[in-house]
Parts: sequence; C-alpha cells; structure tokens
Amino acid sequence: MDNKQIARILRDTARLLEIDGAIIGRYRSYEKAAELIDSLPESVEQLVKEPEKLEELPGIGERMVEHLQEIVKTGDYSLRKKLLKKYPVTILDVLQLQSLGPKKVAFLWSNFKAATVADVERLAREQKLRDLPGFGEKSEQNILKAVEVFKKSTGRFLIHTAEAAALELAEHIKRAGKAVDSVTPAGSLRRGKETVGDLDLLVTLADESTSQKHVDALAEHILKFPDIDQKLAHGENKVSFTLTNGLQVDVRLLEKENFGAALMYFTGSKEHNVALRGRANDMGLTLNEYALATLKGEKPVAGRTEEEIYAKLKLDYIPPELRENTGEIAAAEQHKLPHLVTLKDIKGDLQMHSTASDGKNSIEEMAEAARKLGHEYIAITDHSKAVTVANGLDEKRAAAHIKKIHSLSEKELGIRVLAGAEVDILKDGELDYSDETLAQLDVIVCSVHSYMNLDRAAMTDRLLAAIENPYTQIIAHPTGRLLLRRDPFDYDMEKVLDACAKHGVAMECNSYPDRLDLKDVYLRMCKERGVKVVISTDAHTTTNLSFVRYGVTMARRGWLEKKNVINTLPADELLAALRPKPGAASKKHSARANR
DNA sequence: GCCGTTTTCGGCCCGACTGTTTTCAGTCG
Repeated sequence: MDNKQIARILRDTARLLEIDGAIIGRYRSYEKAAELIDSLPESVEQLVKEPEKLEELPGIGERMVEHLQEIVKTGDYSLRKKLLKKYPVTILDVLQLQSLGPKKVAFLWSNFKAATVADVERLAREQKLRDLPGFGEKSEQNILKAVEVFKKSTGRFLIHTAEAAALELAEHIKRAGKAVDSVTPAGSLRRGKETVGDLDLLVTLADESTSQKHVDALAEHILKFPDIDQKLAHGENKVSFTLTNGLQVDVRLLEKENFGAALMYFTGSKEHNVALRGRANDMGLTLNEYALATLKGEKPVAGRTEEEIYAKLKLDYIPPELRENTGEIAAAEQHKLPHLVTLKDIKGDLQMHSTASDGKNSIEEMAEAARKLGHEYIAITDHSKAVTVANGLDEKRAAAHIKKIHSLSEKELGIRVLAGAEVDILKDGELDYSDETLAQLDVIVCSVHSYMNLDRAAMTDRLLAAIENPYTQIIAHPTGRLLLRRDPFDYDMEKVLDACAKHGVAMECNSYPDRLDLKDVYLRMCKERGVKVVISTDAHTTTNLSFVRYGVTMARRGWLEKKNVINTLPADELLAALRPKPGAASKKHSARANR
C-alpha cells in the first residue's frame, strides 16, 4: 500500500467527518496527515514499523500512528468504514461540486437522502432547492453549472495519475519473468495529453513465449495486479480492467514484429491514424494495427518499428506529442517538423514557493533539490500579500526575503538563486506590490488568484493592464484552469498574446499536473506570435520540481523548440531575455550613448 | 486528533466573497 492510497483513506475520512459535523480541528488533523503523507518521500508502510520516527512528523501524534498502523495492516480504516455505513460513498462526489460544502451536502442528505450528483441534479432541475434555508434560485443555477463541470470531468484522469499507474503496472507485468520482452504505454498518455481517459499498455512477448499457453499464463499474472477493481474483458491477446481509482486499463499482448504498427495504432490520435491510413491507401498500401502492407496480397512492408513505417510512408518520424492531425503530416512530408524542446534543454525553474509563503521547503532545500535535478538557476517566487490564505508576503517581509535570497552564495549552493515573487494581478489589473518592491526583484511573475469569474471584457482588460505595467515580466498559469475541476478564465487570448509580444512579456507554461497552463494550442499561438515561453513548475515542495517534465511535454505538444523557451538559456542570457525593468533599459541606452 | 502550553484544555488559517439574508452562514482558496 503506497502513500497515495493511505493519504486517500485519510482524506476520505476527513471529508466524511466534515459532513458528519465533526469539530473543525478533528477533520483538519486527518486532512493535515493526508497532506503530509502525500508529499512524504519515505514510505509509510515502512515507517509504521518505527512508530517513534513517525510520531516525530509534524501533525502526526500517538493516535494517528495507531490509525496508520491499522491502515497499513488491514488496507482500510475502521472510522472510515463506520462513517460509510452512515453515508454512501458517492456523497464524496456531491461534496466535490462547486458551491456545495459539507453543511449543504449534509442538509441535502438528511432531508432528501440525496447522495449522488444525479440526485442533486434532479432536485435542482425540479426547483426543489430554491426554497430551502440557505439556498435560492441563484444557488440552484450554480449547482446545475457545477454538475455540468463534474460530468465533463468524470472518467478522465490527470496525466500524473495515469503515468503513476502505468509505471506500477509495467513493473508488475515485468515481474512475470522472461515471457515479457517490453512494456510500453501508448494512447493519450504517450501523446502527453493533460488528461487521460484510459490507459493503453502494449506488452511484447519474448520470441520463445508466443504460444497461447504462455500468453494465457501472462494474462493470469497481469490480472493479479493488486489495484484491480473489476475485470472487464479477458481475450486471447487483451485484458481489460478498471483500477480502484476508476481508471480503465487495456493491456495488449503482441509479438515483436507487430510492435511498431500496434504502437502507432494505439498511440493515435484517431485523427492522425485516419490521415495516415488515407496516405497509405494513396500509395497502394494498407495500414492497420499489425503492419503496413501492400493492398493486394497484403504483403507486410513494415511493422516492427514506428520509424520504419513512417519512412515507408515517406514521412519524417513524427513525435507522439504532435500526432493530432494539426499539420504534422504535411510538415513531416516537407521535412519541416520542429526540433522539439526536450527536458535536458531546461536550465532553470522560474516559479516555486518556499516556507516564506505556502511552500513546504526552505529556500536552501529547494535550491539543493533543483541543483540535483541539473538546474543551473532557480527563482524563488513566494506569493504577494493579496493571497492571505497562502501566507503571502507584505512589502516589509518581501524586502527581508529578497535580502536573504541575495545573500545566498551561488558557490556554496552550487546553483544560482534569483529573488522573484508571484505577484497578484488585482481586480483592476494593478500589481499587488509597489514599484519600490518590484524594482528589487530579479524575476517578476504575475498571476490572477481572485475575481476569477469576471466577464470576458473585464478579464481581458485586467490582463492587458497587467501586461502594460512595465514591471510585469511573466504571466503565470495564465488561464487559471484546474484540470477536471475549474474552467479557465474567459478572456481574449489573441489580444493578450499580441500585448505580450508587444511588451516583451513571457507566458508561463505551468508544469503542475493539475494546471498544465498554458495549454498546447495557446503555446502554439505564442510561437506563431513570437511570445516567449517559460516552463516552470510552481513547485510547493522539493519533489514537485520534477513536474517540469510535464511542462516540457505540454510545450512539445505546442510545437515549441528550444529557442522558444527562454529558461533553456544560461542565467545571464535568461535575465537579458526577460522584459527589461523600468530604468534598466534607459540606463543601458545612456551607457551606450556615453560610449 | 494534534499541539503547546496557560501542563489539562482551547484553538485549530483566516479573510473575502456569495447569496442568502436583513446581519450572516457557508464556501473557497
């Protein structure tokens, strides 16, 4: 049982307690324990063997240690089970609806026995909510809106979740022994889409293990994966099942000589495949999941690798991230595919938080972890004062913070640490710090955390005002979307990007798996307009720093090359590529004039 | 349920916003 699963049990317990009307501190302690365990590098399964060590962790006391031992031992937790006798587990879905919190959820349950999103939707549609205490016509409409968001999101999973499941499954499958040659994730996970509907895994068989007997034995082994919830299908060369988190998995067992064709077929996208098959037909060939073959006689021409199939189709190899049929086939034909940015091109990270605001690690810890990742520099960008919930820094604290960062020695740390801030863009587009404070910062990252429902015109004006502020250098998580949870802000992206291009403001490609913001389409718009992009993590812990891989994937989906992403530059060149601070440009200018 | 004392129990992040009220409960981040 891994930390994620344990944290989930604790989090469920916390939410159920909240619905049950427990006092604030009790459920908060479960929530805090879940948060801690989520970001804990050590395995709780191991730690429960040394209770003293576990109890040293902040927020874990004597009782919580006992609970954790119970969870590790039994795989479940008695309080959770007890609460689930009182409330159906689906009530946790209802709690996820925006505008419904524990109080209202409990009220709907005790008065209407409403325990599913469908129940709540029906009540709202029948206008049965508007006359209830604390509800009104408006809240009825908000609930219906929230139901729509919920419906859209169910059935999809963050890339982070899918990737973790794929890794665990691959390890499990490889434990079957020498019957397995390779395990490769395909589908939208391989294309790097920000969310994944289901997981496709391709397993190639070792040459001596292709008999049905071997295949059946392997399928049996796969179905012993501990996280399986329901077996859906078990055919000759495919097993399908759902995991306990709801993710559907299709595992395909195939021979090595078909691997390339199968990988191509199951990687998709569907639109890309349709276009490729059309192209094959035009060339007198047919393409399916087994091979590229001649139309007559079906003599295989290629199938073992994707590279040889693309080559036979007279195309350059198309990276999976581009396979969306949005111009990549024409580009491959004309040898005009972009040289996509790669993870190892990234030299630094320009958004992260320390314990000064809402981060979990100190500046030094973040620096050390970033150095280990191979970065040459980072910017510490704690929140500004408007984000009170995240312990944002007022001007006085910010000044001390900047001073502290500037006192750090690059030599000692082995990495350059820049003083930055994630400065709030206020409702009217003003920045949350005075010019005096802004002038002291090396990197100014600006973002919206409030009044997120402004209408299109107001939100566009707000961003344009922020971009026109001479101190704004980077717009962070520009659309504010939270994948599967919150829609992006509504504004005119074209106008905003044009303004960025005009003023030399960079757009962030936020690597946090819940955000991945900007998305691929907008990144491609940045490239076309000459807007610079920064790939940052928005890390709140040292472990979050490795999320940069997701940002790079998103950038690749946006057709970005190394030259489009400014944190592929060494520190000094990066600083020069950022919008010059007021005064700096004129100084430079006058210096040149003086020469 | 945890923590830090005020060492035996009170406070737990807390301020803003929304939609409901007619002074505030519930939600959110």
